[in-house]
Amino acid sequence: MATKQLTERQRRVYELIRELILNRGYGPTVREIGEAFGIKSPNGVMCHLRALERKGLIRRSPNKSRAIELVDGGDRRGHSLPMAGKVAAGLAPLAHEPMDRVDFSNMFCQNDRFILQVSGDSMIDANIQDGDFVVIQKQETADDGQMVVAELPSGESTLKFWYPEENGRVRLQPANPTMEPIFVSDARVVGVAVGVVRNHV
Amino acid sequence: MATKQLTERQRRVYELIRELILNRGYGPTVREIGEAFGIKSPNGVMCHLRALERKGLIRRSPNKSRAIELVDGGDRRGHSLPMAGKVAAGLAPLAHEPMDRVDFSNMFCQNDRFILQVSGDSMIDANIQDGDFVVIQKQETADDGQMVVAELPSGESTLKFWYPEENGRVRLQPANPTMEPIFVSDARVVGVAVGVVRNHV
DNA sequence: GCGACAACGGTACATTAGTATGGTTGCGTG
DNA sequence: CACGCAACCATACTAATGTACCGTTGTCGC
Repeated sequence: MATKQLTERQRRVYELIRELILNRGYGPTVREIGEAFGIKSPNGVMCHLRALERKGLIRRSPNKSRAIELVDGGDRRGHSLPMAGKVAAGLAPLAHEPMDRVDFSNMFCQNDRFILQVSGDSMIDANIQDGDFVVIQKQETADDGQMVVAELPSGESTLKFWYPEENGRVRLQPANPTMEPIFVSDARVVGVAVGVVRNHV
Repeated sequence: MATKQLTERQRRVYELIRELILNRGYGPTVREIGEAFGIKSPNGVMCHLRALERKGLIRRSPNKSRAIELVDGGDRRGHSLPMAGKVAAGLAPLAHEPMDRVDFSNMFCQNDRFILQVSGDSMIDANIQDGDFVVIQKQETADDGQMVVAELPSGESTLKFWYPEENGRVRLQPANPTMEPIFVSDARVVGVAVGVVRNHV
């Protein structure tokens, strides 16, 4: 949703409402909004709320306090963050004001997915480092070269690239020049890697 | 959290509050709760709310309507994924049944954070590749060696490691052997990188 | 210059809604 | 059996809150 015909002021008001509902758990009152923006008259705020409702961003119930709903459900309630632009290898100016939002809902909101924490550097050349969390989509098959979690006959599992070979065997290829691939004839795909999350600090 | 010492009635009240906050977007009033359970006196509900607050499940602000916060953030569905264990460089058995959950709420649910998409390979040795999303915590200062978004006097911004030097200047160090550090005397820290999200497929 | 509109200030009013006080009932425990 | 406690009713008070009405200012396009 490309934050359409909103004025700058309206956008800021919407952002505040959204932020409070999502992070605090309950929305602001008319006067709270006014305070936040230095608007001294409740009517000044009402004006904005009417605009936001007219433009389809919020929904309200008459005569009920704090009864502001975000029509888009708040972009899946916190699964998104404002996007300030790209940082290039070189240099790029940073967008400060008008922001789209990046939404990771589809990454997390699936019930056939799970997380694996990676230990070790076997996938370092795929830029997956020790401690990273890999999001795995459960599935039985994989395409050539996909990163998969494979289960070996021994019952052990490993995160590797999946390369089926002519002879019916599979090459499980780590992304680390110091490590050798594993060749197995009876490996099972548990799932494929669809995302990586790293969380320092 | 094992829904501890709650009475059946309190549990139901909590469930209602939770459901309304999460699905409707704003919580109930004291009298709304009463209506839902056939409690005709506001005080009957107040009793439950006090109990829930005393037991640490909700938080309230005095004299504010609908000001009920869920202390656990409502266990925001989707912010967590089941954790199946670790995959080692070597091999490790995969946990199939009893799973913890990994929760990324604290990564996303902060209002002073934003996303930058990285283009280029300047931070490739930090295992951040082209297209990755970096979660930035807004702040004005940074410690030695932290990964920061720095703004240069020219107005351009860049993602680099932050190394202040004796002479008052700062070395902005890329994580790529083919690239040279930038030395500036007047760079500003926009924020520090606290997370990375990669989303293929 | 005129009308439309965003974006307010000011004020007033009627609910809405949180809170306090005082009492009742039923259950379980020492 | 007294006591504590959960779970209420009834009522009253007051602050918080949504809303309506009337103006004002500045910008923008025609």
